[in-house]
Amino acid sequence: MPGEKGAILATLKDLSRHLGLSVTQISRALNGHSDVNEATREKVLAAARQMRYQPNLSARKLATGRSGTVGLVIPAPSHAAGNPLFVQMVSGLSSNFSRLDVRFLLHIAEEHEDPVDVHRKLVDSAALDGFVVADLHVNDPCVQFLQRREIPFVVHGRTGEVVDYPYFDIDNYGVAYRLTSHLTALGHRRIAFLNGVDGRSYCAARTRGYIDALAQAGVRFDPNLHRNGQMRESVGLVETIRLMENPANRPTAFIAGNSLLAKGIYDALDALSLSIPGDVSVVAHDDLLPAPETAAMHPPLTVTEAALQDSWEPMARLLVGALDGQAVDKLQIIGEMRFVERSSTGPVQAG
Amino acid sequence: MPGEKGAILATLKDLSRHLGLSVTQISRALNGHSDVNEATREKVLAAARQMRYQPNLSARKLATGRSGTVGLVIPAPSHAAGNPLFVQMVSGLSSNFSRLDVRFLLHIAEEHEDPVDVHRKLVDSAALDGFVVADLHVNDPCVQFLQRREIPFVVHGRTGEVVDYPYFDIDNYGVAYRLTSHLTALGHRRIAFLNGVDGRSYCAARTRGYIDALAQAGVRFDPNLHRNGQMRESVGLVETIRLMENPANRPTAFIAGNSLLAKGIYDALDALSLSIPGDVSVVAHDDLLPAPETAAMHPPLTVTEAALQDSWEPMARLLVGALDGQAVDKLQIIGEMRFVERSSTGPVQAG
DNA sequence: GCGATTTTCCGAAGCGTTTCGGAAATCTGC
DNA sequence: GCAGATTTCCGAAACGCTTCGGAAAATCGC
Repeated sequence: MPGEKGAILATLKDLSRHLGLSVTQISRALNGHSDVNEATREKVLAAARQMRYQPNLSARKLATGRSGTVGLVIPAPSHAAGNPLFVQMVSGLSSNFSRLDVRFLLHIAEEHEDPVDVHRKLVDSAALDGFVVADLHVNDPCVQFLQRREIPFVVHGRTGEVVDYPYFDIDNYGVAYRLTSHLTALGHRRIAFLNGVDGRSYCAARTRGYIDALAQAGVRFDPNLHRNGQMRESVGLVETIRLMENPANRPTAFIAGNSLLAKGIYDALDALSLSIPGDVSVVAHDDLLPAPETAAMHPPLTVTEAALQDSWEPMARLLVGALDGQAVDKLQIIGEMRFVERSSTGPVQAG
Repeated sequence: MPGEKGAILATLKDLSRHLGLSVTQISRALNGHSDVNEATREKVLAAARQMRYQPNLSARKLATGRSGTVGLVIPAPSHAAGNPLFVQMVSGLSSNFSRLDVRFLLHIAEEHEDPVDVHRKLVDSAALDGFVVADLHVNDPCVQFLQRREIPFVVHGRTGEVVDYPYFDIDNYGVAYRLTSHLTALGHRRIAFLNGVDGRSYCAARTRGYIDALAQAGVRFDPNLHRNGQMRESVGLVETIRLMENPANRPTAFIAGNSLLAKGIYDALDALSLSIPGDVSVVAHDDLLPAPETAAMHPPLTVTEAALQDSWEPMARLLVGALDGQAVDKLQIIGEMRFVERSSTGPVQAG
């Protein structure tokens, strides 16, 4: 490995000396400026490759104000449960950013740290150019802070139907509306909704979709049938048991916020010896997580589906768009959602 | 929030103007140098706090050569399985580094990328000061590269018994030796070992411990009884079935590389209607993962235990030690291991 | 072949920090 | 009060990069 250990990193000055050109011109050649001769540009590029030149990002940051690094701040508790979504998100974002030649920094905030302070420190120390914000709250303080400081960011989800920042989101309102009206069309009136974590914005949007679809069918919203919680199998199981305990007001159909909740509902109904869709209909939104596969459940589950997996590429793209100063309205994407009717839904039973 | 939006970040020059001191002196006051009056130091610190001064890390990097950021490079496939260890490691490292005021950068390498190139690019672009290396191979090329370039790093595990770089490791040789000799002492001669991933250094160390302990008891090593593979429940199950299929050479005892493998062994023996420890003894090394709990298994599992959880704090500490230029021999830690005898082991059956 | 463009190049300044060498101020002991 | 030691401070340079304004060289029209 000749030259590997001693020859530290080549700088512009080295290239300049080597080629007999000014540092300025080298810089402009490398960065694709227009006022440099094609012949010399190629010479420069060749030399840069040969000398393994890598621009010093700290120096560039100092000169331009941009570090080429973005970050994601996650509060410690959220992944404590070994959340599989966490892994998927982090690796999806990391690889998509590196494909765009942007470094990705993950910061796990301690329990006691204020997330806003963490963001502040990260930008003030000139470490990060922009942020990904996930697991959005209804009035998210981090979003408010980043907006106030005019720091580029992209969110996964959004805090309302119409907002003025870049985001990638699925139509959560539409998801809930679609699933609910599928059930009302089958005659269901008592439709339980095991939604997501209270206070999250996707959850609030889905609540609105659910209520509107019910109203459309002339059904009054019954708060007792709407439950919030972690989207885990165990939660689906427990809440289903609870809801079925009350004979007076038993739901005839369930909507699950995701496939894990649906799995719990299936388990609970099985334990109660209730058949799907004979006794109870079940629908869910499916993020297409590796497991469970909703098509392979018994019976196959009727779902709206939108691959969570597909959101990381747009997320990365949107953030670099924001860094490049593109207009916000070009940086808002609503992911596609498909309704897939399978055999977990049927007309409501008489009685 | 007055002054939040307009007043961008305060610099040393701002403080200098504000206090009527030179930039030099401010810098030295903040960094705890000796040649600054206590009274003025306090004035400086107060002003810095009040103006929310945050040092510009890029500028500092340029001046000192250190960025205050370390990284971990993970090849994409390793976590694809939703590996729970991955989550634990990343969050453990991230929070421990941030506690030491060091930023932690996670880089997920693409399938096609050479891990060495990734490391090279990261240091040459002046992004990172040092690295954590995990999931170590026997002759790890990343370790070799980092050593050649004299870049600080700390590894989780080690490539041999005696090495000249910082590491945190458990005594893998000792673990295997202890478990094996516990079984030989009970009279077992045909002891199967479901080890870890082939080519990993912990795996090789355990193989040596196993072989030496066998030799000590006068037992010849039988390659057929030694299996490598992912440490997953399903692997434990499959390999156990395979090993028990051959009536001529059935093992009377099993050693599992971790608790997940042990779980698979339990399941397989149960399916084969074999009792533990009546028919077969089982021992394992337990990293004290959240699940499964080896004490709660039926029967409770005899293990060597060492909490993986406890390795991230030392890892972080060791790497900053290496960054600070501490001597390598002060930066090598072997984690404590406890032998816990429970009821999954018994004397070998006659016949 | 001469002035006017156009193309290609360069010097110098600046980003925010640290550090080297030395200067100014304060404190000794007498 | 004065030489010398000590404490406290400062100016300037440097890290590697980008960019502004202008200079040099090539090209053009005629």
